[in-house]
Amino acid sequence: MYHPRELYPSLGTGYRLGPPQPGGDSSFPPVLAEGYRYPDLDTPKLDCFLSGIEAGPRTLAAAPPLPLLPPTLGTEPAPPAAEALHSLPGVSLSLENQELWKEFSAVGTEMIITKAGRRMFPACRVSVTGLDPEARYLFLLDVVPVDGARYRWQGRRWEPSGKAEPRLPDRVYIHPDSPATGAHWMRQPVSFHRVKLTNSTLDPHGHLILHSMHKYQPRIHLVRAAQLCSQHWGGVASFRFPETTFISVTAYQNPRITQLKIAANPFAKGFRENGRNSPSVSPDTPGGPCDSTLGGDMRESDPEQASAPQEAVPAPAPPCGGPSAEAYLLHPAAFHGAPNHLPTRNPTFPEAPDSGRPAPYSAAFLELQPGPGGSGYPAAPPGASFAPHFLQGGPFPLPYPGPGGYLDVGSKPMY
DNA sequence: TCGGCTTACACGTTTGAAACGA
DNA sequence: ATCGTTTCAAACGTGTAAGCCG
Repeated sequence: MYHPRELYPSLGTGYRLGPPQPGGDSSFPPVLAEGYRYPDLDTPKLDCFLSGIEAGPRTLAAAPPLPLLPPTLGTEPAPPAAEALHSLPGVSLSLENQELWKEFSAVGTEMIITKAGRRMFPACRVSVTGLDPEARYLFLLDVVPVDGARYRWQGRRWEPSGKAEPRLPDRVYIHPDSPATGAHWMRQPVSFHRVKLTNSTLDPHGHLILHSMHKYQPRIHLVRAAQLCSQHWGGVASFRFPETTFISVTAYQNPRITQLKIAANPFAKGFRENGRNSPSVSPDTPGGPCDSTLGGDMRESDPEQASAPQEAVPAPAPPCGGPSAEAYLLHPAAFHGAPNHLPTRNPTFPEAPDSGRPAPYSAAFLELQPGPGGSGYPAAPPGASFAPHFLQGGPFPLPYPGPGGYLDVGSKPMY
């Protein structure tokens, strides 16, 4: 395999690896966790990202303003930055196929990663509520390491077997319907079944790059912004669902996972016996949800037409101030920092196992404030000249991927 | 020798264009 | 001429198994 330090020599040894999350995995040995900390990296390396921080909005050609990060990993998160951003109060997300995820999670979810890219199954399919029907939002998905361990299948279960590989450049999958109005996103479930995972660090397609035999956690981000390249936004919210944690593999290790995949994935029907070998598993067919398949790939090359086709008249850009959506697209991790920033359950939605509906998560983990001005920022430039799929991180100005594409958010993870 | 990765393969699903009829 | 339905082939997504590699 390629070694990231050889592929990205400019990074040196500066890959910041996330520490084990408190309570995230009790099987992770504290010894490994301690050894996982880079002595020279006890404080986040922010200079490369935050050198250009300003309170006011910036143009596309300038470094985006970013909020402050927690001072030290593994400690209590810092209170929300005073110069912070909008939040998305009242917005909640629920995992539509939570039962399927739980079936896999109970066994120990594994996701195949290949050089060419492999889809996730189950896919993340969520319902969102609480959005402004008129405002426009971006839906993003990324995958972050859960801990600092490499895992090995020991015949009956997964066990840590050493330190993790250095973390690879973050990439973000942009839902192909982005940007679309709140009404569009709330109309039907939002599916990320087109996300592909790869183990190729030289992947040219922009798929999400993972190490094999590592544990990962998908995250879904909502950004209120009129356009992908909007230089201002109205807030951000991120969500993760514990049951979606998985271990990346190049070949299934646990035969029970193989059985579950075959039983639940329609593409694997050919491996079922008598056409059905596990009726207990609810299929996770991609049809129906709000999804790129509704508009086809043709829209990937034309971001102007990428907005929800159902919207006859695109909603006007909401008046919003503060940091840019662009900044979030570039450095989503920077807006969340430590795992403690991830959402907590909304107390107004107590778990109701008998309801059959997944319990929503609150978006209130980011308590942000409106930026100065609130509106009146210059209109964002037209979203022309989009790269069809992904791009490498680099100095501004940057091209932007089209909807359904991926964004390489830089080579230096924030945590 | 062994664990992990790549590749070719067969099978099924998805997708979109073409054909057809009302 | 338009619209809706059906058909069909190509593209795509699966897991498997064999072989390769370090």
